Amino acid sequence: MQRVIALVGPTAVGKSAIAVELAQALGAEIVSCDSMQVYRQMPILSQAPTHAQRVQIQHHLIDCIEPTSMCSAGQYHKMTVPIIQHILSHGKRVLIVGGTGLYLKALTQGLCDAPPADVRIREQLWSECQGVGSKQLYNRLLGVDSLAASRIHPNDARRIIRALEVYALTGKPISSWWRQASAELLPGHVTVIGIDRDRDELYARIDERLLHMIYEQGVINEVRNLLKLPLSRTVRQVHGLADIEAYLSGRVSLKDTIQAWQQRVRNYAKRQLTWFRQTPNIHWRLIPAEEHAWETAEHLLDIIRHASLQTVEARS
RNA sequence: GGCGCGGUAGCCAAGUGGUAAGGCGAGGGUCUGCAAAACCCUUAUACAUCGGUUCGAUUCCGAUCCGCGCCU
Repeated sequence: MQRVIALVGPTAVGKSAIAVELAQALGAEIVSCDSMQVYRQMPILSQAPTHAQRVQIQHHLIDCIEPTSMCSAGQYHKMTVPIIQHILSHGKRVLIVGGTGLYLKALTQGLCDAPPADVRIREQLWSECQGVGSKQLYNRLLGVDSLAASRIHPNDARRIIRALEVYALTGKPISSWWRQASAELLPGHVTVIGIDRDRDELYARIDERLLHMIYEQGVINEVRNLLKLPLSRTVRQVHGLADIEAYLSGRVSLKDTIQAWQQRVRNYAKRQLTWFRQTPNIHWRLIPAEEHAWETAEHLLDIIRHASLQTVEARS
C-alpha cells in the first residue's frame, strides 16, 4: 500500500477526526497541510486538532510558528520534506491532512526554484501598483515575459507582482523558472483522498462551528490576546480575526459579526473545493450526514487499497 | 381614521415617458513562495395590484393592497 496518503477537503467537513481514525488504521503520523494551524497561539481560530487528538496520533506542522512571523508555501515545503522523510525512514506511513491547496501542491509537486519573496522589491512594486494600477505593471510584464503574462489576468496584481519580482531578482522571466523541473518530493506516490458533504449540510456545519467557537470555546478571548501582538501579515488574514476585532472595538454588533464571519468561511469552503477538484488523481468520498468518523475512515481505507492496486497494475 | 414616505431579481439598491445600473448572495473557474489570500466567468422575461392618460408607462394620474413613520 502507498506510504504517503493525503486527506483533503473543505473546512468543517470533519477532516481532523477522520484523520485520527485513519492514521490509526494505517499506522501513520499526521503531517498537517494548513496555512493557519502552523501558527501558535491561535488553536481555536484555526481549529487545530485537539490536545486529545494530538496525544492519540503524532501531528506535525501544527503550532510551530509564532503568529508574529510569516510562513509561506516555500517555507512550509522546506520544513515539511525532512519531516516526512524522517517518518518514512522509521517505517511509518504519512498521512497529510489539510485544506490548503497550494501547500499540498508544493509538497506533492514541488515549487519551481525561483527565489522566495523579497520584501523590499515586493513593497516597492505594490506601492507602484497602487499608484498607477495593475494594468501598467501588466504591460511591463508583457514586455519582459509574454508567456507569464498570457497566464495572468491584468487585474491579478498579486501574480503580476510576483512575476516582476522574480524578474527583478534574477533577470530571468518567471516562466523560464516554471519550465525548470522542480524537485518533486514523491512523484506519483501520493494517494489523494478528498472528502466532501452535501453543500447545504457543509454550510450548516460551518455556521454551527463558528457559533461553537464563540459561545463554547472562547475565540473572542483568544483574539483579544492575539491582537496584543504585532501579528504577521499572513496571520492577519485568518477568518474571524478582523470580524471579532471590529466587534471588540464596538463598531459591529455580535450578530452582524457572526454573520459576516460565517459568510466568509462559507465562501472559502467553496474555493477550497474548486481547488481540490482539479487535483490530479484525487479520489472523492461524499460523507452522508450521520456517518461516524470511524465509519468514514473504513470507507477511505477501501478507497486507498483500491487506489494502490490500480497503481501497481499501472506500473506492471 | 387622517397625513407623509415607500413597495424594482433570493437580499440590498440606482434609475428612466421608449421594457432597467451596481453590490451581496449563489454556481463555476484560475492558482508555481502573502493562498483562511488574490483574481476571473456565469446567474434572473425584477419595476406590488387594477384601471386611466399616452403612439408607448416601471416612470405621469387615480383607486386598491402591503410596509414604515407621524398625527388623532
